[in-house]
Amino acid sequence: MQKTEISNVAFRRIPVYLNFLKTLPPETENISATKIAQVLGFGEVQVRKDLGVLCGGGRPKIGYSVRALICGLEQMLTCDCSAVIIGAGRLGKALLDSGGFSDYGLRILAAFDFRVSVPVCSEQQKPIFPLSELPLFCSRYQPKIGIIAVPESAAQESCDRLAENGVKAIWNFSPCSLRASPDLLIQSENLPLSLAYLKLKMIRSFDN
Amino acid sequence: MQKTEISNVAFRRIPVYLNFLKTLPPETENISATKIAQVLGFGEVQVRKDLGVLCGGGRPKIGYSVRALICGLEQMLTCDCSAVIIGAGRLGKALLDSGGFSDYGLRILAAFDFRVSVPVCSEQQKPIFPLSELPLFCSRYQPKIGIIAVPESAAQESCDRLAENGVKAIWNFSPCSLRASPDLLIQSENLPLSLAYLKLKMIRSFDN
DNA sequence: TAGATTGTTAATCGATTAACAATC
DNA sequence: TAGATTGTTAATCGATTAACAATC
Repeated sequence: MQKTEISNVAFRRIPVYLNFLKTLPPETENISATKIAQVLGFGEVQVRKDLGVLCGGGRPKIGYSVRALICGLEQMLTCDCSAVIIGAGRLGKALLDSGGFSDYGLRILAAFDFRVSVPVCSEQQKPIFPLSELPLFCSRYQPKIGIIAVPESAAQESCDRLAENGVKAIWNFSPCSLRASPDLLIQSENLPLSLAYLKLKMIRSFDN
Repeated sequence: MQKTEISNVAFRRIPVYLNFLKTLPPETENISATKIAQVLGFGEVQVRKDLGVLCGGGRPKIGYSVRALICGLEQMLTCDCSAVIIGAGRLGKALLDSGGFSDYGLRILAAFDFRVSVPVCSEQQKPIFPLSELPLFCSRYQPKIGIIAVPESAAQESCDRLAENGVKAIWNFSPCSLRASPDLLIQSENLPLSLAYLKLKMIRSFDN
């Protein structure tokens, strides 16, 4: 049980483990990696490695404490953090109103859009502000994550604004690379490109 | 120039190359991997490998034909393919009306939703049908890709329906694993989880 | 020929898997 | 003790990088 870094691939297995653990009858105190691997179709050793890194070790002949596993895995996901969105188009609004983020401790506080001149509300009663109110809002609520959901032409400027206002990480839905200081974390989602990759794999599978 | 398989990571570099190539003055006939690597901040050898696999080789002392590169790269992205969406909630509608897919030869034909009882139109005048019309629509238009944008509880059933109606690949936005025949390609996007990973990386970077 | 540029072969690195040793 | 289960060490595999050989 040495490493403390969690890789992206291992991180993405966390919800799968959690899902399964929560289906166990509540009186189940312990569970073996062997069993988990069997049910989820993972390798046994991989499960042990993951669980070791993610929530500490188990005991030979007994297995892992279900309670400790659930607790440890949830801790990786649910620490609290606030975010704001730049761009209240269709995607921006969909993200703003999505219920899916709160499970992971993510609070999306508001969206900002230069086309809005007075504050308005989304369907789920979340605020959408004029872009000009970003500095004041950020100085008050200190969001750490900025989400870019604007057309490509406005992406770089949105990124600069967010960085100026103290955001530490950017989640970018614009299909372009952003230039920024190296201590600003940037993660891009190019959704159309992801679908294009699926299409390519599909076409490949026809050829075989 | 041997391999023909393109990895996911290499595939994601394609738009970056294309973007840069298109900024070149139109009279530029050739460009060296050295130059491309310099501008994009990639490794020189990586650029040569990518370009070799993706669009064929270059000529020593001359470089790669810009025209051939653009042509080859675009071919990887733009072959035509149709898709349908199950679920016309906020995310489903955002995907349906997004202009970003057409660049990659992806036509999203329609969405289907069990809450709709007669066909209606989205903001961008794309059709949204009752779910019951899926079989007829699929037999007529033969979409090859199905996009799942429904709550978790309806995801598995949506997947089954799509498979029954001849879809070959699934793009799943529901945060759950889908069970399906092994020849159905499945690619999942768990957006909240992606944001949670960014949050985790951010917290880690504070600790250092 | 000399030099710019390409492509290949070997080394590295991280994630996964296989074989094994340790523990209760 | 025997056996179930854990954790570790070595092997494999794919992507990237470094060193080098080939070409015009």
